Amino acid sequence: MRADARDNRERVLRAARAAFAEQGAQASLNKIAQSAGVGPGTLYRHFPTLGALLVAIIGDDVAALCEKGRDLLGHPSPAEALRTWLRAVAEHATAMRGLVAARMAVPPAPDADAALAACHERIRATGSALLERAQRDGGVPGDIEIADLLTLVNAIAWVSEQAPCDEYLLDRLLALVRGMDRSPREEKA
Amino acid sequence: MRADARDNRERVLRAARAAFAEQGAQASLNKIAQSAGVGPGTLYRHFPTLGALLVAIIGDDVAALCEKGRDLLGHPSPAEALRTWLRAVAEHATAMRGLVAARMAVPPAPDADAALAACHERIRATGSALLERAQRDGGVPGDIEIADLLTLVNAIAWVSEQAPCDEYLLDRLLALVRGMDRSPREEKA
DNA sequence: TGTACATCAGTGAACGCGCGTTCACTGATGTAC
DNA sequence: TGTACATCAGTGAACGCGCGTTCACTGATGTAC
Repeated sequence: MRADARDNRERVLRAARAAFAEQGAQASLNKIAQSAGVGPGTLYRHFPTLGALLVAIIGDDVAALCEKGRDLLGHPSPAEALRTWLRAVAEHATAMRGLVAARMAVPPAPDADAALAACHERIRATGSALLERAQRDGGVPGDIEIADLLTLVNAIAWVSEQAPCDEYLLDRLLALVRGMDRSPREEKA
Repeated sequence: MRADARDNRERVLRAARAAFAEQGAQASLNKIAQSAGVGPGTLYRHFPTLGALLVAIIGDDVAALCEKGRDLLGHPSPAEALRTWLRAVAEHATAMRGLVAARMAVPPAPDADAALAACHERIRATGSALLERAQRDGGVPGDIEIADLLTLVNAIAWVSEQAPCDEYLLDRLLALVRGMDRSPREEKA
């Protein structure tokens, strides 16, 4: 890829991040291009659809979350590790006015963007490892499935964005999830 | 109100219900007016804003939910009564592509529509009675607050709409909420 | 009951707006010699 | 190293679209006598 092309691509991504963070799905592609200092045609050359732009943004965050998840597999308390990681997932999902949560909440349709599906699968695999470890340890109920748990965490992230002035809402709602509160076993300890 | 005016108002409401059910927030007011068989001006005369239209639609459902809640106060199992009512709330909130969930999920801002705030308060009061009864009975943990519980139920309703093909998702997610699963006390019984 | 009239709801063409998207043209880049 | 040139990225005015909204006019309704 030509050097100026890569430059422009990255300036578009930065501008898009800022625009989505501020306005969510209402952000206009023309304005993103303008604030990146490129013409709309340039934006389209790099990202033919809104989805492609979003997935490019999400991709980096997903990599970071997966790395964090791998690190947490070494945490002494498996249940605590799972909680910490899911909270990080939730925080990431609130980053863009619920836009990320909406894309990542449920498994993508079969005809959806392959890159989005890959993001989803990487998160699922990381979460699965953390959940199974916590379940083997007994700190989290065994009937919980990772896909549902992630969907619920994204739902909570989305709704937290609806009331941005209540900064503790996210944590209070996470604590309402089975296995995410301090479990009985730990309370006794 | 003039007879023809009331007629038109109700036809607009019916058309809006159908349009929101099908397309959610993307529904166009012009098209709603058209499918109701009135001019756009007529729609605006009755409902100056999209919010006014939505609240008029929601209002009837809220009344029905509150009545159902009152009935459930006589249910022999307080915890079961709460679960049943919250499921009804969730089902109502999924009715219009997450549009209702988005409006009802969090307490309205102080400067919001008074009618919307009234809907919110009526739901909160009904839920509060059911929750407190279940907590006194011991079937539901005492640290749960009705506002958070309703917010969470709306979040779950919203996310269920994102995957309309998974018809059991709503129930699986509700079962992940503390106090919404069959509680330990009941399992022993 | 019949009629005249004031009131107010309904009409719908038209407006301005901002959006996503295109495409003929320009110009920068990197390569081959 | 220097230069000529093919490639391909960038430009941005312009397009069509559908939206929310308005408003001068029409006409139905219900009332007062």
